[in-house]
Amino acid sequence: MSLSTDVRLLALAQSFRTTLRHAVYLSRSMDSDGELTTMQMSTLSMAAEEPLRVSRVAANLGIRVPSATEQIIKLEQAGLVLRQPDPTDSRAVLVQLTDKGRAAWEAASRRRNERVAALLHQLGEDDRATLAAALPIIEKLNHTA
Amino acid sequence: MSLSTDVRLLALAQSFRTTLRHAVYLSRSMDSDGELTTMQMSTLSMAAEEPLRVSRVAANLGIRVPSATEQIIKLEQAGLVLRQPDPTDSRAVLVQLTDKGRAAWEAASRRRNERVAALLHQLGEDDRATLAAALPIIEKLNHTA
DNA sequence: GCTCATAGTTAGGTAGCCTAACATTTTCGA
DNA sequence: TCGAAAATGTTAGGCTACCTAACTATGAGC
Repeated sequence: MSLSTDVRLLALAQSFRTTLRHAVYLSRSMDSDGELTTMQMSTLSMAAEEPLRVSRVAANLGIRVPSATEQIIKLEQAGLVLRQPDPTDSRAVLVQLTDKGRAAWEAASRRRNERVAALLHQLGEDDRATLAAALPIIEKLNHTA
Repeated sequence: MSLSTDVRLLALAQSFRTTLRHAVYLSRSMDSDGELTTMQMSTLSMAAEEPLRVSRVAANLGIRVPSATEQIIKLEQAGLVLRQPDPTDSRAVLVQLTDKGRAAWEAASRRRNERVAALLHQLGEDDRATLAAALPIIEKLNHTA
């Protein structure tokens, strides 16, 4: 990596980190009204796709398995998920959405999407196109990490 | 807002929220090695620009004033910031960086920038340009919220 | 079959956040 | 100008989410 490239990459990295931080504050302000926390939303999002193990929930949330167990038990007590033994491996536990959980997730997700959409509405069409193009690139970053 | 526009905006909003969530996990994995937490980094970043009040730290971090006081006192005990009365308003307290605090912030910031830069290095030039163009747009979102 | 690795839970402790109550200073209207 | 209300922080007490360590139970391999 040449020196001039390095400087440009570092500058972009810094901007990226700063913007990400600001976006997190924005995101947090949208979460702060509701019943479901960001972590709960994430957990339900994963389970909405397909039942998954406790260890995968922990890995995806970036927390340890005991912490994930704790949170999942709370979701279970709230009637939003079920914990059932994995038929293919009796050690494992599969977390899956209940109907109530799916409804709660969809409602919460819709509310948040509507708020973000209201912000996006204030952008120009060009800006939205640029933003849309950037999202898969950010996902790529995540994937190569 | 027309219905078709609404659907497109909602779809973009959902992608945006998902990508943001993933980016947060990425960011968190980079923070998890060091001595300074994300919140501490943010606080030092603000104070690095200019001394600021406890209430502004709280507002920028999205936490309450007592919580900010708590964190700032810890930073003070670590010798990274000073708390001094605002000369223009005796109720207020100005948080400012010590030399040690500035050095710690710069070092931590550099480490994180280098890691992100290494990821950016793996992107193509076009992707980097798109990403760079999107950052100010995301900031705009934040500003209009 | 014995050993070791894997999946989760339980137990106990820490840190960060909250609200409520308080002290101090500033602002502003009667 | 003086007293009430607002603004700025701090203190006190409690809650929640996270952690590590220790444990149970199941699967995998020599």
